[in-house]
Amino acid sequence: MAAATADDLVDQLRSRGVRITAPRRAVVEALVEIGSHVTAETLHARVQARHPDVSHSSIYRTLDLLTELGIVTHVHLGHGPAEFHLADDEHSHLVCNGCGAVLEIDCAVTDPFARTVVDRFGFQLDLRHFALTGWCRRCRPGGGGS
Amino acid sequence: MAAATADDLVDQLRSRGVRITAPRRAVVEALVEIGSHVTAETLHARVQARHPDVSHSSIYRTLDLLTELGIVTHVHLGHGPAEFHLADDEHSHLVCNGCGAVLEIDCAVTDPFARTVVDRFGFQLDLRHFALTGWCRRCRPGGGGS
DNA sequence: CGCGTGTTGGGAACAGGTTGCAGGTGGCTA
DNA sequence: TAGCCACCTGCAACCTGTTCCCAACACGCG
Repeated sequence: MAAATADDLVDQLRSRGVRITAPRRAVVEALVEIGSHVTAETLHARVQARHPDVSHSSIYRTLDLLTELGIVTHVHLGHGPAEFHLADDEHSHLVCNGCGAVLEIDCAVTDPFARTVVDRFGFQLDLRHFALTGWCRRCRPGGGGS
Repeated sequence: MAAATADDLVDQLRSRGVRITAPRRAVVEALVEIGSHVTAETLHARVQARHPDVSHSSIYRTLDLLTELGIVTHVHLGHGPAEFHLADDEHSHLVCNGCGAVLEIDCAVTDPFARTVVDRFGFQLDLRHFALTGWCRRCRPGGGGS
């Protein structure tokens, strides 16, 4: 299946004609190790732990490249920086405005809504790229909070 | 309903103990005139047309104040700057990743989905604060756009 | 009208992200 | 195995959107 190792991904890059460099390999490895969302900054720190010379431009450029190739996507979880992750996992995010908790929800939950929107407005939602914000059980006004 | 005039709003502010200053009045007037979303920058330009001395800090501070008082809200329409508007209008936004078009959709459309989410996850969505992104009829892949 | 406190303008700081450039390097070719 | 060059890199400057700081100002109570 597609839960690729770093080597798999590097091979995939090479076979698509992408030049393999130390920064690129390091970014791919870090993304695979982390396995879920990371901000560019965190990823940078992680990469620098082993490759101190890798600059943040390279992080961004590599993430761009991987995004173009469909290997990586990013999601905006509210007001903070974008979070990047490997593109093999299709879900949306619920982010609590109160405590910042992130819930992942499967597309099965959102599909009927997306279908309604495309039927009524001809608009194809992409609910994976921006999180849906709101209030979790604990932080919800009148939902058990103070 | 509350489609207030600028004077109404200023009175409301005064009665809530808010000091009325030229920048504040100007911001309120501009928001009422514009009547829909504006970015802080556009609002600043609009205000400066009549009050050239109003600084951008005052724009942001006043918007903050009005937000705290529930008179103004802002929405994030994708990657750009936040858009501010008077809080008397409850709808969500669909923003096309392709052409940037903005559709407004009534809460009636999103309510069933919000109900599903709150039932299944205890999470109370606020679909008004972040736009829903995707692809409009024309830009939709395979949707007729060239 | 005088005063005190909240507000202002201006600019600097900040955060996240992008870009230009000069030099370095992967990997094709022989 | 070496040579070459297009592509890639690190660095630093830049950009946008927003917040912060501070001395001077002015709203509005009395």
